[in-house]
Amino acid sequence: MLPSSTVENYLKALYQAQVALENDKALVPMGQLASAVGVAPGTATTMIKALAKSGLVEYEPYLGVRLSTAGTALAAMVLRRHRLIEQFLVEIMGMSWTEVHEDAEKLEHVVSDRLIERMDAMLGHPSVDPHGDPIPTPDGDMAPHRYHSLLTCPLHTQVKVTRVADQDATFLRFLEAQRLKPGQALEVEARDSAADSVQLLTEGQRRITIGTKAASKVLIEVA
Amino acid sequence: MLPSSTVENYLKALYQAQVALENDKALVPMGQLASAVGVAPGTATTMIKALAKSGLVEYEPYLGVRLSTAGTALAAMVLRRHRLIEQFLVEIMGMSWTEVHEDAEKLEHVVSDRLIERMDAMLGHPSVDPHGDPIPTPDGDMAPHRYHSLLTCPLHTQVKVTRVADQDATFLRFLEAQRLKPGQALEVEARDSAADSVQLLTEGQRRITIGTKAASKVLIEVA
DNA sequence: AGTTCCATTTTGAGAAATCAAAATATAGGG
DNA sequence: CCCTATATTTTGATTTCTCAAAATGGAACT
Ligand SMILES: [Mn+2]
Ligand SMILES: [Mn+2]
Ligand SMILES: [Mn+2]
Ligand SMILES: [Mn+2]
Repeated sequence: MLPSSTVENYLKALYQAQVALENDKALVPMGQLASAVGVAPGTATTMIKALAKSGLVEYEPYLGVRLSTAGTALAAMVLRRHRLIEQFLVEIMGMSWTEVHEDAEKLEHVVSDRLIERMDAMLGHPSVDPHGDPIPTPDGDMAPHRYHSLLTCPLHTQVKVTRVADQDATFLRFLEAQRLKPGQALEVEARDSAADSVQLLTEGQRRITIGTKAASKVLIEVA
Repeated sequence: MLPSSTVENYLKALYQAQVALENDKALVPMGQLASAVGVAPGTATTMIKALAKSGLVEYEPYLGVRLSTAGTALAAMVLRRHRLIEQFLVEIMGMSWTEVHEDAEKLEHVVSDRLIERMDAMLGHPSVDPHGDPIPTPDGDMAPHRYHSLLTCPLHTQVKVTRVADQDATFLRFLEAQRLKPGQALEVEARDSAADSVQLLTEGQRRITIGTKAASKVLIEVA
């Protein structure tokens, strides 16, 4: 039985929640899963019970759910497809990194292995997508990077944007306009917890201030 | 309401059946539609009654069904996507014309307008796909070509393969091996109705014999 | 007109995915 | 230990799509 798009979406959401939880054995609460997938809580419960029966997840009533080995492998392939497609759309098709997510969200469920490996080859086997998200390898491994964000990195130090943890097109366009897309260099000048803000000095000596919520979504590495 | 993949498949099958019938007002029998879509006859009846209610087809019980103006426009867009995708997979992705149909069959339901128009531009607005099938324009027009086949064309005359009316990968690979893919030149040497066969002289002076059923699926134009 | 054949429609049922709202469990605070 | 807030599960229903098999319509042939 090959998984439906719906099943693939549940597995992918679970995979991403588990990566965020950082703990391999941790359970993802049903409410969080439901809102990640965009369904009512009861819908998620029903679906997860079915996935547990087919061995893709381990379900502990009232506690939460985690991927099985089989489920993890499947989810990694969905994520691999999603991110390779995004990279393809930007690099080969010339689309903007701010708008490829929605297309990839659909295409990830229908591209054949043949086609996805063709894309991978054309792109030279990239390790990250246009948002800096790591691309799982064909055997499902994914580099478990440990990032700083503009909220946690040292002040007055040259850093480089390497990843953006939000797919919202409006937010991505904002970052692009402010010279904050992956690859660009900058320094954090100051943080003001009362004002809930972070002051930056971007490439080209432009000084800007953004909120801490936004700052936490811009992941960086020290140069 | 945007149409589901299922609805798109029914409309596309109907469109292609009507093009084959050559008559704009003709009705496609339910049995033929059902087998084109690959469902049981009763399933097609149920679906068509729903499509009639939403105005996409005109249904005459016991006689058959035809596309409405709205249905025709929608079907033409599905076919446009299918054929542009096939051309893209061959020209840009370097895949074989013998294997792109299955991928296109899935992708045609999920590619965005943005993406399909990007493909169209990259390909230089092609008028036919890798099998010689005409690509409807963005406003739904499709050149209504009148073809000869290897079964109906004059003998001892230089002709050129322009279109293949079958998507079966095995058949397409056969044509490729025999130098009978679109663009290649040849002559029909003789036809033998008793033997149910057609004798050809292909490019490079190779002499081969094929059955009439196969010959009728190779469409040509006189050079 | 009667019979037979084939295509089509109807019927009854089921799988997959969903929701709203009611019921229940768990965890914390008093 | 009770009560309450919150998360989760259960229930009952709906939508979309499908099938097998029974019923029916239409055409054609004696
Ligand atoms: Mn994405
Ligand atoms: Mn991404
Ligand atoms: Mn095709
Ligand atoms: Mn084609």
